[in-house]
Amino acid sequence: MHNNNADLKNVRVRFAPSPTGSLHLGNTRTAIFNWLFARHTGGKFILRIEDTDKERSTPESVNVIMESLKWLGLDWDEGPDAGGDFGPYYQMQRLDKYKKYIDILIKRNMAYPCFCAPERLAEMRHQMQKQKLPPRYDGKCKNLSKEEIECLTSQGIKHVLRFRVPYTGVTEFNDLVHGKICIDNSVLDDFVIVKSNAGPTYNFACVVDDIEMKITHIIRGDDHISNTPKQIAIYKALCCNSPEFAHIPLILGHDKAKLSKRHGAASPLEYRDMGYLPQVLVNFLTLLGWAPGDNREIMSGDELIESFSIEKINDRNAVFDSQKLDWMNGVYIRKMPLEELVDIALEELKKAELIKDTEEVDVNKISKIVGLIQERLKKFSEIPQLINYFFDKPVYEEKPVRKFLKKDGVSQMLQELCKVIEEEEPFDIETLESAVREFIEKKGLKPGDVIHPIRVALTGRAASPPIFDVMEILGKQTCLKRIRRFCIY
RNA sequence: GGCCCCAUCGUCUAGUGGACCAGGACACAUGGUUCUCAACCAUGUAACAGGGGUUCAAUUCCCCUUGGGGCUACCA
Repeated sequence: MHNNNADLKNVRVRFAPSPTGSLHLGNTRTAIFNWLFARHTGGKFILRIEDTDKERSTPESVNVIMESLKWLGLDWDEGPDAGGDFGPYYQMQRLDKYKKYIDILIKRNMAYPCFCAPERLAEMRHQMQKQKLPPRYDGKCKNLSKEEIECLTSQGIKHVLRFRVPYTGVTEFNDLVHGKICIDNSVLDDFVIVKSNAGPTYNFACVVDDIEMKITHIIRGDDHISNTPKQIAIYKALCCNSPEFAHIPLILGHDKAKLSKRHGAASPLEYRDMGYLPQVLVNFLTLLGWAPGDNREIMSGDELIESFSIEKINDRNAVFDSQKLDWMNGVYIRKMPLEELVDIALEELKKAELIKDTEEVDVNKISKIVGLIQERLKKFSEIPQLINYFFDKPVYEEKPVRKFLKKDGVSQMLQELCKVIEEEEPFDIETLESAVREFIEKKGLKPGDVIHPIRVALTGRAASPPIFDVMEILGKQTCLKRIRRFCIY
């Protein structure tokens, strides 16, 4: 029945999102696991668009999904815009293929038309739940005669096609993550395989495509476990081997519910826009439900590919922890070549209108500034806010101003300090620091008594990179101007 | 309600009967460094859900309870 688990020679896995919105982190990780598995085994990673939901599927969503995967570096070997021998890769373009299998099922009496109205079905389910019974189709149309079918059809009553599931016995399969899973067939439902609009449903189209596309391993979320027996039943009815199944745990939000759009920013593209690195997202998401087993956490794509295996996927749901994501992004940023970070910073600064598009930028100066905040960064979107005082007048925060500048004697002290600063030449870190420290000593003050007020005067806030570095970049005139503002109290 | 999956620090995890008074990471706390913040270093707080078995020995195997999650559509 099953393929040989050990046979990893011709692995073919697919990521099959439905284009009904943007990708969220749960789907994204499913894509990552499939991709890692394909790359680890030297197999093929296939992208298939499951657009059978006509009402909700949109081309925009397809674009977002593809853009997300591309940004993350998850390249597919077959799929829309990549081609392949098993296309088309949009389900709505594969209707003729489904037709072929539907005919087989009808011929074998494994499928039957059902004319029941949705209202009746809803009521039926409701009643069954009330009676503490598993909700399943009651079989009203199960044994309609040819004449009855013709009669109902001629009246123009819409119908769906239901699959005749086995009502006895047990469906058992070996899940690569969970081990043996058994489901009693008595809880299975004669589910719909063709809708009244003649479109295939997920559980049917998915099986047909996986057969036709020669998929060897289905790696998907835990939430599909309950679909699996139904799909296995179709494989059986079609006399086809089922692929291996690996149901990976779900990613949960902080409320411990399955991650969904409700949990705020959820799509990879949104993370991109917030200033996260794609490698970080891949690294972090892979670690949600999988671990190499040797305490490594920061891992490159190649290392992940090298170490990845389905056996090491764990079977517990994981809560998404954005704090740890931030930490990891910070680690990657610190390791990043400065020039690369400067390019990103330039973009952020333009976005924040701290520098103009047309402006000739002093890259040397910018890279000095960016160098000062590299180790302080968690995500790129923080850049403008962190260094705005280099480009604009500082925004003075009330608290530090009160604490460090509006204190007795401070303005007097700053006035004297300005005289010292004024004479400094060259205006660089070393000269500045020794002069200011000499000043501090001469006045019998503590370093903080002078440095804190300078910081607030120059940056507007209580925390900044080392102040002499800041002063050097700001230049003498700007420093004097900003400090003198506080000499008149 | 029915069925399924799961159960180690707050969070992500290591652990597959003895090497575990349970290891790593994030977060948190304290100290060091220091002009602040960050980074870095050191230290610390913190977990095997509960109850039964099996075994010479259970975090590890089995059962029950409890708890959490998922599915229960002419969505995927």
